[in-house]
Amino acid sequence: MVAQRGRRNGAAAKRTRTPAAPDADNAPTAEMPAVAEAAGADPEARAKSIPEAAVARLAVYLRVLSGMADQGSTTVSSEELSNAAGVNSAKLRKDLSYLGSYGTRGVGYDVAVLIGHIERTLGLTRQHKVAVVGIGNLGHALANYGGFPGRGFPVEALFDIDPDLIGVPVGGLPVSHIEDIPAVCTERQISIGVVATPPTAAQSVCDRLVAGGVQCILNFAPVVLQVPEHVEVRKVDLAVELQILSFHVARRADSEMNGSVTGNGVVVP
Amino acid sequence: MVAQRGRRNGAAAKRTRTPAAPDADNAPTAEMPAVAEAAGADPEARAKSIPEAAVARLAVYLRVLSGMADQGSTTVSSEELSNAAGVNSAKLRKDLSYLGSYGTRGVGYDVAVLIGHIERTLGLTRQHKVAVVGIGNLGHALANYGGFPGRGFPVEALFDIDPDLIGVPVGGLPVSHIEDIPAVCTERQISIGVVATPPTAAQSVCDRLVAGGVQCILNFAPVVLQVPEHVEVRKVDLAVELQILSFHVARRADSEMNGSVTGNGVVVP
DNA sequence: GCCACTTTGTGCCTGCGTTCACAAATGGCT
DNA sequence: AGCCATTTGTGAACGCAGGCACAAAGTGGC
Repeated sequence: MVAQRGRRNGAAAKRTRTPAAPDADNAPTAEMPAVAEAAGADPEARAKSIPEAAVARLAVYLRVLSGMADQGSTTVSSEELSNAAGVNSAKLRKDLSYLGSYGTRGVGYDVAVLIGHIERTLGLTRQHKVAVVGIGNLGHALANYGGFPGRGFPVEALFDIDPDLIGVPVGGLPVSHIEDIPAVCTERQISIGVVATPPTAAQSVCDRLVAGGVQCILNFAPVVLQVPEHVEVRKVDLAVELQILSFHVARRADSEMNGSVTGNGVVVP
Repeated sequence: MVAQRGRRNGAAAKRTRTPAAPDADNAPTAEMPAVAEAAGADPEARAKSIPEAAVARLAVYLRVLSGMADQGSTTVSSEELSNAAGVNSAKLRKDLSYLGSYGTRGVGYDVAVLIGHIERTLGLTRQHKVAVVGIGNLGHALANYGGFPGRGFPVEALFDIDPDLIGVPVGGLPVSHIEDIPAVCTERQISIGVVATPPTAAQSVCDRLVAGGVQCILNFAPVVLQVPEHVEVRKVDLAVELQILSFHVARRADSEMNGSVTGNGVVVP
């Protein structure tokens, strides 16, 4: 969705810093014959070759599996799981095969075991401290999310530029000034920065997060952030999402010029 | 990413309703030789063949272009625009070519003209009324977004299940009860529904939106929504985004087992 | 009016991701 | 113990999307 791309920088460009990319474009750019390596037994090395699209789905599988575990299921077949996750069963099996063969033929997958493997692969066994920058409507919502979606992503720092907000606790955590981002992030070992500022401030905030040693950035601001190569950026852009939907509405409306009724926004002939 | 897919339903499944998919999977499934058709002059027909990935980028180009227009630029080259949007210039030209040949060789693109064409293609010339369901932290933020990101997406209905919220104005609009979704959506000609409820409520809310004639759904709840075929779903999932980032952090940490310093969360040897 | 330069538009090639379909493996039943 | 039903894991084919590189087209200078 949250889809994005680009690692290798294009032709000529002054800045070498690279942008964020929507969906695919996975890691195995070079450095090793992905498949051959994946055939090895080392699960760590295997991780490198997992396509990003598959990683995104693994996260979904994980959630579905957690739900199933809560309901007492102990095993699932690829068919069940794929249905619940909304994907093709073959794709699901291939995705799972990236992390090794942890299923039992004729039976299915052990829910608990699978959860464990996915969590390990996604790096969810460690905690990833999160900082939220920009305590506006969205930032507020994020800060209050509490514990943050699921497990392992504690929000441990908040920043804003508004003097009236500095020191005010939001969701139990006091807001610090944007100036202090590098220091605070370094000190608290923040690894993920969430940018929820207005577009104009985003790049400078991003630079400070990078200076603070943050490794990944989740960007809600409608700008393409420029970051050094070792920093990963994911972008969530509401406007883009809406516009994509808009496109589909328009497309549909066009092909139904005959005034047939499929929903609101009908073409009245 | 943020990605979603799936139209054609898998093998055997009780419910025929299909899920949402993360990124690609574009329209030209069959029914016509895409390229040949695109060569035609009809801009409406052309729209069908635009790959979804390109649509997402068009939205980005549009924003960049708007910024340029505000700064007084009248023309841009594909090189400039692609840099600003963080993509390859060839890709940009190809994307733009989906909407026709509106550039001038040797010069570039006329900013205003291009904006116009992209807006038309994305269906931004009509207004798309939006309803937000679930006025919690996130829903609140969305409702207050005011005018909603950019142009053309007025929020015209709010829903929640909490009796204390019903009737209370949020962002200038009173909250209605979830029960009334179908009636209100039909009446106000809502075309886009935003689901910002807890996961458990999401599917039932979704069903009501569909009953209300909503054509597209933007889903923030961590569930795979089941919808009839004519409804388009896009999913924005914070947990998934974070987990993808987590994966990258972990991957990086693994490949730097030597304790080299690239950021926080360093491996202390 | 011609030439050289710039920039678009696109045909072609490459590579990744998705899907199909089947062989291998396992459990249960007789 | 052997057979059948079931389900995984994956080799191979397909198709879309990305990127290169060039021909076409238009501009500005001489």
